[in-house]
Amino acid sequence: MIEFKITPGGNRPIYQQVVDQVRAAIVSGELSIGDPLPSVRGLAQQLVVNHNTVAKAFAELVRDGTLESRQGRGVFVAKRRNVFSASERKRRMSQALDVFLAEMHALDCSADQIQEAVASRLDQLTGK
Amino acid sequence: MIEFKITPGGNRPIYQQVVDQVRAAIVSGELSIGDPLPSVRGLAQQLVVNHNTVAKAFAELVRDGTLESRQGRGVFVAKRRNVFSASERKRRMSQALDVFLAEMHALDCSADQIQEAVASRLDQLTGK
Amino acid sequence: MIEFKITPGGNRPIYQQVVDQVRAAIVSGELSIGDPLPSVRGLAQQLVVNHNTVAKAFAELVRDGTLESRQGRGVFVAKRRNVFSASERKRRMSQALDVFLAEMHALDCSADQIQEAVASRLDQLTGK
Amino acid sequence: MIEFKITPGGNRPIYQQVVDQVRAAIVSGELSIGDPLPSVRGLAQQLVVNHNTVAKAFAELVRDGTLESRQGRGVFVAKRRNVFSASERKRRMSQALDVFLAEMHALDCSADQIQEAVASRLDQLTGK
DNA sequence: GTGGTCTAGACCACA
DNA sequence: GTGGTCTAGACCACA
Repeated sequence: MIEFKITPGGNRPIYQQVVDQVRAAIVSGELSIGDPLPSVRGLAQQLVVNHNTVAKAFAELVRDGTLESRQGRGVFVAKRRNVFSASERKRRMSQALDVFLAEMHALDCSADQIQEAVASRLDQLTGK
Repeated sequence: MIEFKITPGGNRPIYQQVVDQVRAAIVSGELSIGDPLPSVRGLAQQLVVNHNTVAKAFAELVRDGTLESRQGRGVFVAKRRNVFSASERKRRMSQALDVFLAEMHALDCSADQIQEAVASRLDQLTGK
Repeated sequence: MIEFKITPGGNRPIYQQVVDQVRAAIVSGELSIGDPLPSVRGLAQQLVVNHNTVAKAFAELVRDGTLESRQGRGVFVAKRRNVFSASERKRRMSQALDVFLAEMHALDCSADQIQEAVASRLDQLTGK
Repeated sequence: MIEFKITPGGNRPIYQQVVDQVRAAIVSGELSIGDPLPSVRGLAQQLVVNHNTVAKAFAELVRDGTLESRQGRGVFVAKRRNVFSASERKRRMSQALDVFLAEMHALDCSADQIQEAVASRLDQLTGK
């Protein structure tokens, strides 16, 4: 079962943190197609957040095709399907990359430091 | 002169998009230390946004040490200086990293694809 | 609850006066870590200023690490942390000092009077 | 003759920096009653600023009674006279003090550090 | 209910 | 001409 961890003080909205973690868990293989997610109310209780917040996170993931909700049974990891056209995906990747690199540069990170930081964070996520 | 471009419908606030683009222009070398930025009102008119929105973006960049405002003269690219403590810098790096990875995950990128994308974009920038 | 008071005609901007008073309330112990601040719109109404003005003050305090904003819940006094580098801290200290001394000089205070005033106010605060 | 020094990049308006320095020079004894100031145009040229800026600084000091302008002869340090009532002066001193202490506290300065900083800056000014 | 963003438009300070 | 502040008011995101 995924371990969710929430930082309420941070800038990132709580529901977004949940979304992020579900996606990261899928990328890392911690969650596979067909796996069940914790119940909205159970997870809300565990994280000590409003259950609307968890519901919103799951709704977003259902909407974008990452999860699927089976009536009365719960929420599950859905089969992969492409949401964006190849060119749209490329455009979004490129934009995310530029914003990220500009921010890291503003924080005075060298190219090496940036690659190192990405690699180590990815290892942390997938190696878990 | 930098070419600014805004996507008003996006989920990234307009003023943030301006911040991103100023930083990106500095990374790419399009803007160098001492260079003037377009006037707040001029840029606002060009982007068809309110001048306050541009002012907010510039103010944020002044605060984080990227730009400096000279009274009655305009806004300029500041000399690089370290504004943040090591711990704050780490905090911001980690935040930028998490947002970036979440975005890439949402676009179905594997860890390898992410690292490859970062590396290739960095090569492109430093090789320029 | 803190009592805010604004002088709209003064040469110090309203939002700065709010910033000053939040900081002063923290120095005096009137506000402690974790305490909630009055709501942006509530405080704006009480001070008879626009809510944007209060929001701007709070945003500045969030940026410098004094406050933290929790999405949908309100604004709170943050845990103390070092946001600025040693050099930036020195810069800001020196700036604050110069403004203060200029103001005291304008009020015809001698060096002795200034030091005496600082010492006595500090005693008052720490002895409290 | 006073040595003026201007920091154009700083937040403090240039004309204010001139005002500050004249006042500091008077407090430190570097300038005494009846002493002449440099000519507006000469000083402007030396500082590489617009002469309106210097004129504005001198005008403010004349207005508040610090300097006096003698037609066709130049600007001189005026005899001391009280501009504010005692209670008004006290109120302004107290407010400047509170703003200063709150800022220094926000920068994580202890009472000792604050007193030390004030003392050393005053020594620097008067000991010159 | 809470803060965040944005607009249109005014007025001010500075050079 | 340049940026900075402020208002009135709208609309959105989050919990």
